[in-house]
Amino acid sequence: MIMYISIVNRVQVEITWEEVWTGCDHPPFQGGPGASDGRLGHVGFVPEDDAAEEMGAEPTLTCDALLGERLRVRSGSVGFSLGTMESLGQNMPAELLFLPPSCAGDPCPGSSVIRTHSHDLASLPMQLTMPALPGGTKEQDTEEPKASAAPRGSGSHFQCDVSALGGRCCRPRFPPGTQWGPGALQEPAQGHQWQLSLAPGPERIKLGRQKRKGGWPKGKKRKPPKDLSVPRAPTTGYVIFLNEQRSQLRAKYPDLPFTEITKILAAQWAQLSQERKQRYIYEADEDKQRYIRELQAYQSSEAYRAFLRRRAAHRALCGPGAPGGELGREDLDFSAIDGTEDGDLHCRTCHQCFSSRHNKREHLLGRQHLHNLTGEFKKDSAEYLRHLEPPEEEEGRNLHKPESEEEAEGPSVIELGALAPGESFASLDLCFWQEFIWKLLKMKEFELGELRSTLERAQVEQEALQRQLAEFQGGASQQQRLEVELASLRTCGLVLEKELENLNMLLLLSCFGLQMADTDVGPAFLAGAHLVTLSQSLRPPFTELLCTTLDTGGSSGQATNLTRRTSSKP
DNA sequence: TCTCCACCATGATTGGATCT
DNA sequence: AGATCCAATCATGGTGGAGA
Repeated sequence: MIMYISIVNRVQVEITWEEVWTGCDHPPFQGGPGASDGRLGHVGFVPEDDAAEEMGAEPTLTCDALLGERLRVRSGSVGFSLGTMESLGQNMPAELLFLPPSCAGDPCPGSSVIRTHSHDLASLPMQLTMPALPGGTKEQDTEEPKASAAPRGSGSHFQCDVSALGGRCCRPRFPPGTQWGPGALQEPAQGHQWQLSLAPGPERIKLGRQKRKGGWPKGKKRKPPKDLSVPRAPTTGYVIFLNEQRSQLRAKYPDLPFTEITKILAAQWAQLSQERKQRYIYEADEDKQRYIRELQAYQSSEAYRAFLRRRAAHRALCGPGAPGGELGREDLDFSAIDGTEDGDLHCRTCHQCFSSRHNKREHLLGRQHLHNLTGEFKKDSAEYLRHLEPPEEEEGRNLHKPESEEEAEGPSVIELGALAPGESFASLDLCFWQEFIWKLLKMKEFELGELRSTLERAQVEQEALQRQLAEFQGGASQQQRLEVELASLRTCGLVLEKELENLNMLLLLSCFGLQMADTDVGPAFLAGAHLVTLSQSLRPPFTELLCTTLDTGGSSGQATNLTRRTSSKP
């Protein structure tokens, strides 16, 4: 088995191990090679550097130099026996496990662990009392042992942390005021492990700051209602690692407090290589993709809209001071008000572009945007008033007399008129904003109604256009036929041109008085034969054109007549 | 107005403590 | 009785202040 000692910080050492203990059937620390009486076996350590090991060099590294490093500990090497301490090197770090007499095998309830660099058993701090640290806030400096390092009673994970390592210094770095009590380590009965007795009851060790009284802090407000259907936020790689390893560690050491397990796993995470971390990071990335998908679906769901309504109601009831009741930046759905979309860095109200979402968000909360927004609001209000006010209405008439329930819920002209804000918004309070947004919503509802009627009109227009399109598509088939015919005519025209060239050539030859030598069949006859063939595939206008061409070209009347006869056939 | 950096909240987990 | 906080840890993303 190879153990590893990890220096977590100046005051904390973790010992982990890999591989199964092959030297004996017992788990680590209970007995190893050289331990015949069941006591702690020989344990020592050498630096990771094999060269140093070969040279038999004693570790002389300082604590600072070892920070973040991992030391390999080999069983059977220079180490110590708990019973004799004879072979213990100077100031060797060690982890001592004390099992109660009834416990055999794995550490069980009642076991205690001392982690120390001290070699002198007599100096082991078995009991310590420490006054509460001033301040009572979260510990900031790892120079001092954390409150969680305090023993927590029987069966707890007792940590005795000493900062020095490597034989240089053995001075414990506990805060001033630390008092060391008498040791409570007792010689075990024959055949049993050493047992550590911790001071019981209220006298027990108090390390670090006073434990805060738990429970509900006075005056703390309840959180706003949460939307249960909201997708679970993505889990980080570290948390995935934590959850996975915690169950294993918990099964192995059921007595270990939750906070201790977390500390150990945090140290392991810090030591984890990038390759091994990659798996968890990949899982976290997948979870993030899942979250994005679910969030998009959620934000377009009715559940989300219902949640927004509930939250708005909660804020209206609790006011701005209530938790979640503040008109927080993150809570403002600017896209709804400003008509913007995610990733859109353009403010449509102010016609301005921004380089980041952050800057845009800041702008949306700024005075200029507010001014422009209210300007638009005034415009909208005026337009809305024009819509509401029938031309025949007399001035001074009660305009907001509701005719229907829906109308009664809508904003009145008087209200809207009074709502038009001044140039300065310094005196605006939340009531104004609530009213403002409510009116805005009402106006948007009105706009929505207008849009619906526009949509209906557009649908009617679309239907008419579709009819026209169908008619046009009917005419298209006729157009196709004509195009085919045109293509065939073009082909014929090309053939005709070719033949015409041939005829011209023949006529040219006849002009020079060339005659066929062995027969009386002359060029005119040959031209006639060509024309017969051609005219059979030509329509009347082209036939006429052909005849005319031949006549003007001085061809014989025989050929012309022949062509005319042929073409006159049905 | 924009960028940079420090700080804070949130997520997961259990069990005890305390408030509502 | 049920709800919530708190302890520990790290990664991540949002927020706020300072300065350019």
